[in-house]
Amino acid sequence: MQTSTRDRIVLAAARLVQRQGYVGTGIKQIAKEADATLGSVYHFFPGGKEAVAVAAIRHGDAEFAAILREALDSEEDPAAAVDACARLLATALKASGWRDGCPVTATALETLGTDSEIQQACADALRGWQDLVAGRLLRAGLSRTDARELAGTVISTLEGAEVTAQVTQSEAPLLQAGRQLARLVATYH
Amino acid sequence: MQTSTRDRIVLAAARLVQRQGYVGTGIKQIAKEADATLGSVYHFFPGGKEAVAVAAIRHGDAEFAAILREALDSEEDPAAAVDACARLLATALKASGWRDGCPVTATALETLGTDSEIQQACADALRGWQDLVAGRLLRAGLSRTDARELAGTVISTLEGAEVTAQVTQSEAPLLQAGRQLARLVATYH
DNA sequence: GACGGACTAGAACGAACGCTCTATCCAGAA
DNA sequence: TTCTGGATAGAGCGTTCGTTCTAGTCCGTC
Repeated sequence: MQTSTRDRIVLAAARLVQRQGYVGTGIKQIAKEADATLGSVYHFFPGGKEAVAVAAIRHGDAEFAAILREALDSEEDPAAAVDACARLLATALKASGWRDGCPVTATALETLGTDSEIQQACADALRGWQDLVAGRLLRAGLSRTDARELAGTVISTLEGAEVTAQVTQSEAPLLQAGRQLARLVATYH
Repeated sequence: MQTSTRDRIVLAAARLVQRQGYVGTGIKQIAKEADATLGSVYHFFPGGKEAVAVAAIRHGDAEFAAILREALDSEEDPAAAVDACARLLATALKASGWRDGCPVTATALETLGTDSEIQQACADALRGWQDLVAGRLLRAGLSRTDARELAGTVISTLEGAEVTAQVTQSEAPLLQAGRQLARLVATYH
């Protein structure tokens, strides 16, 4: 067995939660998808479903951050870099059959009123991604305030465009958003 | 009884689905919240939960469209108008205790793979809102292609910023997005 | 070879799910 | 008054939910 049972559970949970949300994903379904048993799930995650979800969100967070980092560093110009993010998301989303969107949005919305640890994990993810973009803009010469404000909008826009792309089953929203964000970033030079 | 039972069901369903998503909201909870009984719900909506959700989404769609229209017409300058939308959403969201976000996002994400009528209703809503913004930009003198492309990004950005605002429990993401969108719109003059 | 802890396995529980069903109510037509 | 059909009412169906629990397997250590 190459991957540990725990890892397989987290991986399966991350994928399922990303596609179906937190409420729509059952513990038993996670166990089945991970080729594990219910006993194993509760052995590794005594906190139950919520603990599994937190681990899944954290995994999705890290995975998405890596993608974002790579795209941001793929271009010299910061505007082109932001556009590259959007294009990368578009191709990845299309390749997954419009299924694998943002790994936290659905879960974040479903658990809004609960002030559970899941909420915190989602907020941490968003914050982390914003910091990545802000850092990239800072390196490009923007002021600290400009970088922070712009980075927040970049992440929000990508987030929203991804949802729109999934619902309409088209990469156009993401590609549009990329172009417009590039145009916006260019105004700060 | 001032409002009909059917209307109360749709209203309650819209509010609950907006806050908890489709999967997270039960038929019995809708009936209870609407001061109706299970029998009444199935009497007015023989299609069951899905039919109720479609009506709820359509209601939320119309409601949000009215708000959007009002905000778009509140300012002379198109950039200021877009910013007004963001500010209006921010105050409304804060007033609801960060609960009442976009009425379709959560449900749209949860029902992604199902190609049900719900999906269609969500797609229709997004499309309609984009058309509203595009129409406003057209009236401001933008070209048809510019208006359409920009409108898509405006809706996506507002969508994403609303989610971010809910998760972080802060109006900052929406206010930031409003400012940046206004800046972007201004580049088209 | 015996022991012990990490891990696997799945039956079983109470609660909640969407939905079906029968029974009842009541305003207006006959 | 009697009849009729839309509307109301909720018990109960089968299923699935998250969780708990007991039993069993595996394997390094003494």
